[in-house]
Amino acid sequence: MTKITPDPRHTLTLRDVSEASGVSEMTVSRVLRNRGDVSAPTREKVLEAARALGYVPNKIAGALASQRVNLVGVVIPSLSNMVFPEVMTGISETLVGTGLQPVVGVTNYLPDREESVIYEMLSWRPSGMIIAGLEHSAASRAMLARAGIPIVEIMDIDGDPINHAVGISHRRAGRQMAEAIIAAGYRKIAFLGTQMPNDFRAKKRLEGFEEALAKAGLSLVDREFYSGGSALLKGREMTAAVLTRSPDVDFLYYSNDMIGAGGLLYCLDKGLDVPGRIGLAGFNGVELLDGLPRKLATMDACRLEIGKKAARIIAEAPGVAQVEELFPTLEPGDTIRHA
Amino acid sequence: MTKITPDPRHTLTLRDVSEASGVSEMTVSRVLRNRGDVSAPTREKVLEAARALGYVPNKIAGALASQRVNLVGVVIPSLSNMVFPEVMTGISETLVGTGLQPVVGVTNYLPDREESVIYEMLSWRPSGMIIAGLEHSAASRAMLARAGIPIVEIMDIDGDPINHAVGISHRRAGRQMAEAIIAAGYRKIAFLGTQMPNDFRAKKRLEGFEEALAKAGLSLVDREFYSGGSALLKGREMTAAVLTRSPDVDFLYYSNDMIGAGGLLYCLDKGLDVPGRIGLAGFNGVELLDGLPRKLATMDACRLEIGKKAARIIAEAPGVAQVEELFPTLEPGDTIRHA
DNA sequence: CCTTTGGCTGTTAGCGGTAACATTAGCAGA
DNA sequence: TCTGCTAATGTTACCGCTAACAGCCAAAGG
Repeated sequence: MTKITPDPRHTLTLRDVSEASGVSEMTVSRVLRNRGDVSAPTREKVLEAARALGYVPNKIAGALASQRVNLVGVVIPSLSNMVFPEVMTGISETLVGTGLQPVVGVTNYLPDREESVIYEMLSWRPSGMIIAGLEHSAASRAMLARAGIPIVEIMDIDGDPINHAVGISHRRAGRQMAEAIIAAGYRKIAFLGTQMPNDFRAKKRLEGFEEALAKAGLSLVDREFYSGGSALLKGREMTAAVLTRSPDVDFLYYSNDMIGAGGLLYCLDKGLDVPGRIGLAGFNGVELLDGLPRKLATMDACRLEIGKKAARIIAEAPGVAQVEELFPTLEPGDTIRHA
Repeated sequence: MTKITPDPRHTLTLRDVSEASGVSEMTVSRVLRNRGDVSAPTREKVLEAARALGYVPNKIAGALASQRVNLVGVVIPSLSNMVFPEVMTGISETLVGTGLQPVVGVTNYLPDREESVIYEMLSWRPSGMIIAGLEHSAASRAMLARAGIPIVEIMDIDGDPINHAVGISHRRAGRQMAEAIIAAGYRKIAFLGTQMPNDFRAKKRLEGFEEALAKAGLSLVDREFYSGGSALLKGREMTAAVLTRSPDVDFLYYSNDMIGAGGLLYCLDKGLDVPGRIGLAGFNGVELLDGLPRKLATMDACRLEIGKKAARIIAEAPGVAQVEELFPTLEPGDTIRHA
């Protein structure tokens, strides 16, 4: 038996529940958080009152009082390229059950935006931060470093982490792909990628790639960049441009699977012999590729695993900084000829 | 000239900045929020001290004191299907400059999960909520209804909104597509879609679709469902299954573009005459389609616009509930023959 | 019978800010 | 010179909750 709902305009507080159930606010608080000893009958009474009133606790007040916030900030550059959603999945899966909750911020690859997203998030005093990449503005690094919470930089490990890091070496990934391509006998190799000065990971892959080419006495015969628009379509267009400009290329290395898929569709349309006359490879290992007429060569970026490990680090809050390197596997698919 | 950084382990408060700059906490607060009159020299002194210390305000305390939270909760079923990222884009774009910030929660089409995401979000007392769909558990509806903040249900308008709604009529969308297909002369029509009991919008499209078929004296000759996995690949497999089982179908209506794209690739692989022998259509208008060898017929879901309008409603917090219906346009592409 | 113990509940004092009001100083106009 | 105003700053009282500690009472032990 609880009071009738009072003024429905007034937002409920612990006091309302406490009055409705005839115990102190503290006891209500204890019941709702399952903390401390409360007798079964009291607990029931309180829960019933809370339910009847439709009470939703105010975490703002709770967080301020307890100095604990069950939030984990996740800062990523984009949601639309299939890679970060999977990282998020890994994070969420691991966080479920820890009482922690991810909060996402998107930077669109803009350092300024990243800085303000970080600032905004830190101002909510989260329990930890997961942030893509190792390159941040000095101010961003400083904020993160002195926030006094675990910081996990993900995706990349080629650089100097603030605290923890989980990712792969993009430099090495580029190198490995180049080696595989060269081993397969391709020699006239072109690169097709995004025109994003702040996609450091793509840049590192390209660096590693060129490094390995150089070691074999080769260099890129052509390169093409794009920005914005439908990646699949851009892949087609860029491929057309390269093939027109450099008709003798025999391999196209794409900075991501989506444009690679567009390129593959284009080559097939044109009736080119893939992988005989020309080979292709992308990067990421997005599941989209499974549905293509031919399986594009790629390298998975360990996205799910990265998300899981990063979340685990936050949840366990280890004292010492740790760097976890994951090793992507090369999936040759059907677009690199067998050596 | 400001004091040297004090104990770096101690998290900074207004008091630290106030001491460092020799003014009261209140003045610091005013400076940092750009509110009230503060003389230029004082402002400078404070900003300098705050910067030097690396002070990040505690929004938890601020929110509690001011009873204002600049957060907008956004509850969506999934991030991985290309549709919600675009809605998010619309929301973010509109919110930038209003001082409001979106916070995303993902439900994976699970009502229980939705309920807990809503509860969790409301406990942070956001300024508004944007939530996909009109179907929610009774508890969810109750929580939202009595939260005392603007609630905008998006994507769909076929139902009974809690408060505001912005979206399209999926029933009508299904109907329109069916009418176009029938008008083009197709008669043996099959449906291919997701096996998600909680994807109410896909369900409504199918209902509208069948309704229009019935009006023309037709009914689906086959249907096929899937769940999980690569949508593109599933589209292929389902299409293969349907074509094997019902060799005489002349149209395939897919519940989303991704499986439609898979189906299209399959048909082209098999050398089927599209759209002569067989027509295809999807739903959403994802930009991915632009890169396909042939343009799949589809209907855009007005995703960007929905995001923008929803955000605008929250930002302007109108007194009266409003329902905004948007009207998707049918894009016949190259996979419906011209009547 | 009186203490001790431990289970249960209440009281007090903030958490770090901000609204609202109070105060001060400086200056124009009477 | 004094009043009245305004601009700039300070003071006070919370916001809604929880940590820490303080009571209280029944059962257990001596």
